[in-house]
Amino acid sequence: MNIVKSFDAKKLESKWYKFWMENNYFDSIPNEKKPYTIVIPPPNVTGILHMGHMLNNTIQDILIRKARLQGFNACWVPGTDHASIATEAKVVEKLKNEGIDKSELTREEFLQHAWNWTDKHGGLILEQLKKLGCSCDWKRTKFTLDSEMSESVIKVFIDLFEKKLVYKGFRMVNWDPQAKTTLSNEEVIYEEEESKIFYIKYKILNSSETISVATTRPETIFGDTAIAVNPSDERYHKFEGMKAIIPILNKEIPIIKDDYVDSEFGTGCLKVTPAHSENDKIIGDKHKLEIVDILNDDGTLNDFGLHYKGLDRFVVRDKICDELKKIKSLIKVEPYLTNVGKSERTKCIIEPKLSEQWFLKMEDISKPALNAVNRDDVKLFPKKFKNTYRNWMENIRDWNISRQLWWGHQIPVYYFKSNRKDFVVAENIEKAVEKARKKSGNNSLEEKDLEQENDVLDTWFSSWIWPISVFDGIRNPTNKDFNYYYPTNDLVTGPDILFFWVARMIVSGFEFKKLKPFNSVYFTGLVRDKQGRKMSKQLGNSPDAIKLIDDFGADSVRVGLLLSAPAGNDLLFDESLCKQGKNFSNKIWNSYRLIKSWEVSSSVDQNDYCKAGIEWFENKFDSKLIEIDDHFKKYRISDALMCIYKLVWDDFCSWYLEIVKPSFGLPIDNITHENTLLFLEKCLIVLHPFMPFISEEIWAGIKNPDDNPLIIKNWPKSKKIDNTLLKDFSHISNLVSGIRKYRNENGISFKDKIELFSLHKLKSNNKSIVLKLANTEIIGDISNKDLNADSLIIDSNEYFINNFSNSKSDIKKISEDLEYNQAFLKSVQSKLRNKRFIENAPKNVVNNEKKKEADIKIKIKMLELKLK
RNA sequence: GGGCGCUUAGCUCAGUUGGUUCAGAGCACUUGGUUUACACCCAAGGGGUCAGGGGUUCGAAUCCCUUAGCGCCCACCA
Repeated sequence: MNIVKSFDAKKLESKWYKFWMENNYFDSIPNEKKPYTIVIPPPNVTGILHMGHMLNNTIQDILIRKARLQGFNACWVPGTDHASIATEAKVVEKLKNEGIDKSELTREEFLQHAWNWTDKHGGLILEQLKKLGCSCDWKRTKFTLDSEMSESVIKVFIDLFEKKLVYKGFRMVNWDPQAKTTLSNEEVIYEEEESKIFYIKYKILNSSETISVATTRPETIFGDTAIAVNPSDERYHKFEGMKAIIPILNKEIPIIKDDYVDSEFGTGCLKVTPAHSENDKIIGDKHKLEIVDILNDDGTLNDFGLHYKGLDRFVVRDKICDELKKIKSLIKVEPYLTNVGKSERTKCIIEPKLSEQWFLKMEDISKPALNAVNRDDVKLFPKKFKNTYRNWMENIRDWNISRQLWWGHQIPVYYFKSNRKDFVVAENIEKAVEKARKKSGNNSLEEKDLEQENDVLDTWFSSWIWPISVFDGIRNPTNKDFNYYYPTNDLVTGPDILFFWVARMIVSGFEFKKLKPFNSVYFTGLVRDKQGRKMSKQLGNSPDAIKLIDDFGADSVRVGLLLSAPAGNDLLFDESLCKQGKNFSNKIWNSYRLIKSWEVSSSVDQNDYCKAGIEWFENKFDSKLIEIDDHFKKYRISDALMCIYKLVWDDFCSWYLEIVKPSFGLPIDNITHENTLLFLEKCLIVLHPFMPFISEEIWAGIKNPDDNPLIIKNWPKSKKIDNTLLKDFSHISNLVSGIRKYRNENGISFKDKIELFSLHKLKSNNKSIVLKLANTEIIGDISNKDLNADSLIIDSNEYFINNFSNSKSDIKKISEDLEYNQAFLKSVQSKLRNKRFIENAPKNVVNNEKKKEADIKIKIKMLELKLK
């Protein structure tokens, strides 16, 4: 044999990837064909490939490769995201390790460092996707900070500003003291934590009495501007109009009444700190309380913190506790379970903080997007996310789009230096000057008189227009690419960014293009480890994606990931799944080796069993193809793979090839050989989206060099299926299995030929299959059977085998069988005697029941005869 | 606190409008196998009161109610 014993993934995968690239098979330009488009969820530019990416991108590649085989103009646009907070955090840390503090740098200097970092690490992840086999149109690769992409973002901001949808607001926002930026609600994760609740005593002015409050944050007493009680709480009526004195600070604050306060909670008294709690802010506004912000941007206390100035909020919490104890203001400390909000990126505990931010009004512009999903114009898979989506969209809040970072799209707002309250919004400084001159009527204004807003836009503010901007649909709305590819077909992403990204893309699609950005969204699950834990760096339970590919081969990893990943379900990943994928590759490879090893002869006649096998597999393949197409239609990619897996392994290898395979050393006839190659080809085509490398390699081994490569072949079409033929074969295969079992149980070697007697008529072609696979001759004349012959019941048909065993031992089994069938008959008959069943059930169901009755009766008769 | 979903074999999951012998698949497991493509394999087999309870129906894994357990999203009380 001239074919190597196993598929050399390492060597052949890079060979074929190079081949596809060199021949531009991934490229797409608009033509007369129908487009099929996917835009990649852009990974962080400096990120590295992890299991989630692998799953996600494998699915996209499967969809895009299948579309390509189906004759669509398939276009998969790759790219990366600048990921402002994540990337900036990495750069800041890197600089810190080099002894450089961000605050020592100018914006320009910092950005230079960030770009250097991006140039050095950026795009690695795209190279890793190539190893996985992703067939992206690399010539279209985009980066959210590319100049054209940035222009689109700015244009969109200006457009929204002019529509009066963007506004500046002084609001309570989530502050990340580590990254020193605000976060959107979506970027804050709440975690339950063991914490403490402190009971603190406040003196009452001009009284010997005291009032106490319960708080989890004693360090914020410096920001207290009132103590509130519930108006109906009689315990505190006596303090009406009085003032309390903040311990340590000795500042007088009013005691006020507000319905918000829960008398049952703590002491029933609430310290009001408007600068550091959303609800306290609301109370503060209502009662026109003073706002005292005691924190610096980095989470340390400012001047209001007195001798704690400059210390971190958590350090102060401990220290102030001691001091309060000393001055006898601390009553008690109790353990307390509380939800702590943390930054998704930096894991730092977030701080509610009042600050000036840019917001986007969401209510009106999100309506078309809500409707689109409601009426299934945009379909979500699995369906359950429709509810989640609706829930969020119906309660949508304004989107805080500004971030106090440098890495990103600087907000195109230009303030007048003379009066910072006034500003213009423009695409660049030149246009800003123009606008500023017009606005102020002062024609001598120059660039130096303006100052651009420091903040950048939220990362998602650039990716929410991704499906439009990658085709340049913002800057050039009439361009050919945009009109051809948009709306895109499918989006494949994780449910964790349903709100961050998916929902907002749908909003932007309708807002800017009056068109949805995609037809369907496929949500993958989270990749977890075998114990169901999330994969994380800390746990170290995440396998190295690239190492997996090196160890098992990309095809095997792809199959391993997909084997158990129905849409929306978390995937419990284990390396053994890749092993299963590898075993499958090996199986396919060996079927190829077998077929290639055959000696073909034109002088050999085609055997009956070959004819029968070919006829059967033709039909079998087509029936499976219908199933596969159906699974794809429903985005049941794992089911489609499993269907192909069984088609190749069971139907093609275990049945078909075993039927047609010539005995050792004998040649195979021409017709059978040709048909077998044809079947292998068809299998390779349906395999290709899942296992592109091995399928292409085998394809090359069985086709002429001038044939087209597999990647651009045509997906097969199913013909009309002969169901009777399939049913007959299913009987034959059950018979073969039955005989094998009989051999097993009775210790009869395959070499000993069995004679089977039956009145049931089988086609001679099918008989020849039984002879080949079970070394069993079927004789249609029951008169030759022994009196003691064993019986084999297959699909209600009885077959007899002479003399091979002491059939006495089977009596117990036969009587058990009889009992079972008698009981079964009883239940069927009682159903048929039920008048309401006969009246109400559909005819076919009743008929079926009648047929069952007849079948069982025959069976019982046979069994009874045998017992006599 | 509000909303959504899940519970089927040892594990991971299918099971469409209630009805074809409907209780399935893959993996794992057990037994047998030196049948020259493959031991990364072949063949055969054993596994489930469909979470518990109640109801509707001629008929329920499937529809309704209820109990228990699990998960997710949103909001968040000092």
